[in-house]
Amino acid sequence: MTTPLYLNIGEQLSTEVSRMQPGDRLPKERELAERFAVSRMTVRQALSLLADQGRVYSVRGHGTFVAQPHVAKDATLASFTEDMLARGLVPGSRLLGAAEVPAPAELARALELPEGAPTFRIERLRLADNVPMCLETVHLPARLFPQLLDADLTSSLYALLGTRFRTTVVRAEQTFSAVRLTRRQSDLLGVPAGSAALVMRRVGVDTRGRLVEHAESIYRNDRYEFRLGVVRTP
Amino acid sequence: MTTPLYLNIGEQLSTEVSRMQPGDRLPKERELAERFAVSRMTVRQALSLLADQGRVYSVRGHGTFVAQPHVAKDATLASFTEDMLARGLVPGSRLLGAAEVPAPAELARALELPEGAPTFRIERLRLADNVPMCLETVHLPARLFPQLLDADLTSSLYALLGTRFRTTVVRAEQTFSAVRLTRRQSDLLGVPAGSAALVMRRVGVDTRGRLVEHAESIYRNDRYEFRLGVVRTP
DNA sequence: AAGTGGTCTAGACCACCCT
DNA sequence: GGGTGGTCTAGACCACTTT
Repeated sequence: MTTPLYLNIGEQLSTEVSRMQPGDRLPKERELAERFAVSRMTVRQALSLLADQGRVYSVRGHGTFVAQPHVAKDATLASFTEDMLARGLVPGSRLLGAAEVPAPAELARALELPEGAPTFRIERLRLADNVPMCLETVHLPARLFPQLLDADLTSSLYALLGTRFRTTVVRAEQTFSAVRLTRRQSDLLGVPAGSAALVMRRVGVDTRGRLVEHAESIYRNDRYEFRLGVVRTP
Repeated sequence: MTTPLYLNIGEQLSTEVSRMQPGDRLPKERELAERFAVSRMTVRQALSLLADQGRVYSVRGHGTFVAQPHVAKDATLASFTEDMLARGLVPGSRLLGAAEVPAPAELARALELPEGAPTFRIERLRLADNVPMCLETVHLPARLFPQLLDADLTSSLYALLGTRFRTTVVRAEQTFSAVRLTRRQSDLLGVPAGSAALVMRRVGVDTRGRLVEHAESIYRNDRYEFRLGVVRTP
């Protein structure tokens, strides 16, 4: 038994379902069990694969049916560079400032550092197709990334962390809120003063579970919205 | 058998797990089966509830363990009512308006309806601990929910759809952006005119894959932020 | 009343991890 | 080799929907 039966049956049902119309009824579970020469429990395991993907749904006492097709991608962690490429835009960067600064209280709490611990602060104007898209301020613990500021900071920071420090941000906690732009911010972004903007804050965690990055990104509201597919867990 | 055994057992295991430490090992499946006086398959069904929530994980040939808390689970679909309860706040509602209206172009596109198709439009001021939290405008296809407007619209709409129309929103596509509030909006929310606010738009899909709901929620920026754990998919 | 999916049993063997 | 979770069987009854 190298590959489980229910996976094989699930695949066969999958191609079968893809040739059917939304709303069509699938054969009864007892019929499928007979056809594949397995027990009904195994058929149900295969069907639950499709149900979990939202391809089919069951109605008690009625049958199992092909669902309307949908597209709901889960949110996946992406750098600005990756996000823009996925949207078909050319990412760019203008470095506004880079310095070593002591961690202020709120940042220290977010990264679980002692207050005042040395961090690198990198502020960049991020561009998409050469037009300002967001204003990004990243803080990283200085101890983890020696000589970081000597590198080229105008391209992807995530790529730099990977190649030079062998560190990958594998998960993150993000929050979204809104803000009214200050005069400086609206000038940099090229939007009217006092505009509303979307703020994303992110704390990134690497494979070892270390908090390696705090980022605050202020997005132009007229060029960006954040998309997210969500599912209900019962 | 009013409520399935595995749900009961799942709840008992849930409280048990909440009192354990991450990494702790759960009793063996065969032990749990004996303790609850059920078959092992039923125990596995209960455990899979917790595994789906990311609360526990299993290692073949080793055991089942308590997972690290908050380890980047994607956001789960929640109604306003559920969201507030999860944040420890008491949800409430003030009905601002409910009517049958023809779908405007943008809404029709989002719900894949013909333009001008009849929809129910429900506008509510949502409260948390009796203080305004967000301004919510929901549209639903009238054809799917006959006589919806006769019901009590001040409590959870999701609960109403479940009990009265046997429909559950199981997936949704959400977008987040920012907006400056109009005078009417800021008055209703009780914040200064011209404040920035977080806007969430959602298209909800039921088990059959039907688009059943379009919601636009405008959240007070001083009381709400949206949190999201994301993981990097390799 | 008949038929469907939902739950449950009491076993069995397999694949993998440990010592 | 012994123990764990993963898969699978051949039934059974229950809850619900439709005829």
